[in-house]
Parts: sequence; structure tokens; C-alpha cells
Amino acid sequence: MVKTFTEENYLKAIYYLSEESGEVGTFEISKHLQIKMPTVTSMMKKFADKNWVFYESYKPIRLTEKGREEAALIIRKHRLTELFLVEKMGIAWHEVHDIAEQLEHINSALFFEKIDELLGFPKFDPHGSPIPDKKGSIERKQYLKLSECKPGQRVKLTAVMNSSDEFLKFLNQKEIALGVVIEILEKEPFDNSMRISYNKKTGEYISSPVSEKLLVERIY
Amino acid sequence: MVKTFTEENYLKAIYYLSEESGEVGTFEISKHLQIKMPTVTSMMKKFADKNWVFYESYKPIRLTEKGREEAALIIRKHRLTELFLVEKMGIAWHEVHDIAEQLEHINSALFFEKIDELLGFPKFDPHGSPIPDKKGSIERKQYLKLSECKPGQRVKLTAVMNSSDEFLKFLNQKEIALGVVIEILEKEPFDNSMRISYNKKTGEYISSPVSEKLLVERIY
DNA sequence: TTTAATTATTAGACAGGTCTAATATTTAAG
DNA sequence: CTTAAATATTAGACCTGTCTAATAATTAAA
Repeated sequence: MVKTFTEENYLKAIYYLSEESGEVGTFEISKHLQIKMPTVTSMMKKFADKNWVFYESYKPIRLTEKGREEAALIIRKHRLTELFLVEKMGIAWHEVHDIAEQLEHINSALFFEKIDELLGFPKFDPHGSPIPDKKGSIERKQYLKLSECKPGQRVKLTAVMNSSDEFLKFLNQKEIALGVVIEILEKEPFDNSMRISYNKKTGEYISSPVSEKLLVERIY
Repeated sequence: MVKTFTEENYLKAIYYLSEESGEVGTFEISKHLQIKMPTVTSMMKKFADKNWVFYESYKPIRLTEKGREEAALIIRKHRLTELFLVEKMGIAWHEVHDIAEQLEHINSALFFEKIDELLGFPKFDPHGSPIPDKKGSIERKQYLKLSECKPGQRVKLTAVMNSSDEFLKFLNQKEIALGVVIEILEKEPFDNSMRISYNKKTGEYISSPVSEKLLVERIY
């Protein structure tokens, strides 16, 4: 199946936006892709014809199995590329996204197989997000938001839920990187802010919008 | 100037086809890009508006200085990419072209600067073709065709003039690679075929269509 | 130098992906 | 339960890049 650039972007958006609930509406896709709603509607009709989505007027949109696979393969390419750019080309964490956004559309099995091989067949990208395998299946970890942790717990940062340039720069500047071990010192019930220790820093202040976006694993 | 995929392909084609004489006709562009002539005509009008080409009805097309630069930058990206794929990713000589054909359209100065840096700022691609610098200038070597050499001369293979899959496979199979030192043993005036020695091979037969496509430098 | 072949252009159509304006449906609020 | 707000669709237009069919200009051959 040869997909256009445009089609791939819709697939990825639907995958991403419907990840939690399994469905997504025209409005959200429209907003995410910065494309007007009528355009999305007509595209969804086309996607239904291609058997990539289930679509009925005024009902939320769901990916078919085929659509899910196609989308996962694009995400695989995106995440492999990001990791490659960081690990093998020395490009900074917060700069890789825009490049990967373009490279994910490259049509060459060989190219991505080589990348995969050079990286040692990785399962997670530099943001900690899982990389789907060639069949589109994903190895799931159960993530915990830092904001849900309790004082006294020790956790390891394994992923971030927002990959905006600003956010990644903010983390860099705070020296918060994947793998960092964090201890929760206290939690303010009023605004959900936290005090944490990590690396050599003690009692750093973390606001709730930030701790909501940091995904961690418990360490026992 | 933001260029579409399509525009970049036309620029590259015009650059390539007009390289020798400085001009090229609609028919040749049409044939090269596998696009019908009327489409090319209308595109050339657009290109003239953008100041990429000089265009007058029924006259050959020439690149403007601006067009030449734009084209050279795409070719720069193509050739850097090819070299990167071979040198840093271990992809075979004859497989890189199709991938580079796509990667050359990636819009990211950083990406190509990194590639350039990782390769040590190379001046020639894996086919021996020169890589334009960031301003679009090219370092010219004066090439000699193997077919023009005389018996007794020793030369080094520095470029090939045809990058088709078949040709590159043919060279691989004959163990003829860039850098190989070739000695001309004899030359048959009748059909311009040659007998040459290289590596450990002695008296290999080379037909005229092949020796026409191998570009060499004299070794003294 | 007239004709035939080659190369080039004009005119008009079409598909993909987008938009705006108008309308319809669903959901949330009062 | 009625109305307002939010979400979604239809209808029709537009632009880019492509095509085919018809015509024109240039070049090569007879």
C-alpha cells in the first residue's frame, strides 16, 4: 500500500489522539493537524474506503486493525529515526523531532533496517516512548506519572509525555534526563507541587504541570 | 525560499541535463522526469516567474544564477546523503541512490551539517561526483575517460558516469571500485575495446561502452 | 525548398488536498 | 426541556501538478 505524505500524517495523528480511549473526533484531528474540519471529514470518508478507519457520520473515529498497523509502522520509523539522530549523529534531544517528522516518510525498508541494526534493535526512543516492531506491536510498560507518587518513594524517569522544544529545554536546564533517579521528599496537597531530590540536587521544586508529564518506574 | 518536492526535482533535472551545454529543451526534461511535455512547459513558465530559469517560447531553457544555486544545494544534499549511507550506514553502493533521492528533499540545515561533519567535509560522493559546497560551488577536477587513455598509461578510477543499478553491479562483480589503479595493456582500434590490468587481474577485457563511462586520473 | 519528423505550446480536463459559508447534529447549560 | 454552545457535515470553490488532444514552430531530409 503506497501512502501519501498527507495520508501518513493523518494516520499518525489518529493513532496518537485515539491512543487512550480508542477513539477520536473530527475536531481534535483538525486541531492537531491544523487542518479545517471539513477537510478532515472528507479525508475520513476516504480512509474508511481504504479500510483504515471505522467511520459513521457524527460518530467518533476508530482505527481498524489495518489502520493501526500502518500507523504503528510510521511511528516506528519516527522513533527509530529520533534515536538514530541522537545516538549516532549527535543531534540534541530537543532538535530531533522536526527532522524525524520528515524522515518518517522515507520509503525504504533497507534504510530503516540498517538504522534498527546500528542501534541494536532498541525498544524505546530518546523520549522513552516505545518503538513498535515491524508488525506494529508495542512492548508496553506500565508507566506511573511522577505526580501520582507519594513522599518517600524512589523512582526512575523513563519517559516524558510532552516532547515540545520548550519542555525538553526546561528539563535539560534542570538536568533532568531519562534514567535519573528521583526521590519524592514532600507533596503539597493544595497545588500538587512537589519537592524532590535527584543527582546531587536536593529539595528541588517541581510544579504540578511538570510532574504530570514525567513518567516514572518505581524502584524497590 | 520554500520549494516543493516537485520543484526540487525539476531544478535538479535541469541542472543535470544542462550541465554540459548550459541549456536543455522541454523534450529532454520531459523524458528525464517521465512527465509529459505540456506539464514541463507550464512548469517552466512558473520557474521563470520565480527567477529560476530563463524561458522564452520555443527556445532552450537555461538556469539563472539563483536557479543554479538552488539546484546545486539539492545536489549537495543528495551526494552528501549517498556518501553517508555508504560510509556510515554500510549500505551498498548500488542501493543508495533511491534512498538519497528521497533524503535530498529533507529540509533541515542541521541534519546536513551533521552529515557533512561526520564525513569530514568531503568533496566527492561515492560515485566520484563532486559535492557542491554550501554556496553551490563545485570543485572541478578534469576527468579523463578511460576510453581516451593509451596503452602503457597507468590511471586511477575516480568517478563513474552512469549510476544505474546494473552498471554498478557489473562493476562490483568485476571488482572495479573507485580508487582502483588500472594499467592499459592494449587497445583495439577497430571497436575501441581494451585489455587492462588492475588489482590482481591481468588482461581483463573492457568494452567501449564501459570504458566510456569510467572516469580516471593519470598517475605519473 | 517543400515536406516530413521532431520538438514545443495552447486549451481544456481532472484528481488530491485544501478552503469558506451554510447547515445539521450532538452535548451541555440554564 | 428548551436553548445555546460545541462539534460535524454538505456544497461548492480553488490551487497544484498532472494529463490528452489539437495546433504551432523548428529542424532535418528529400
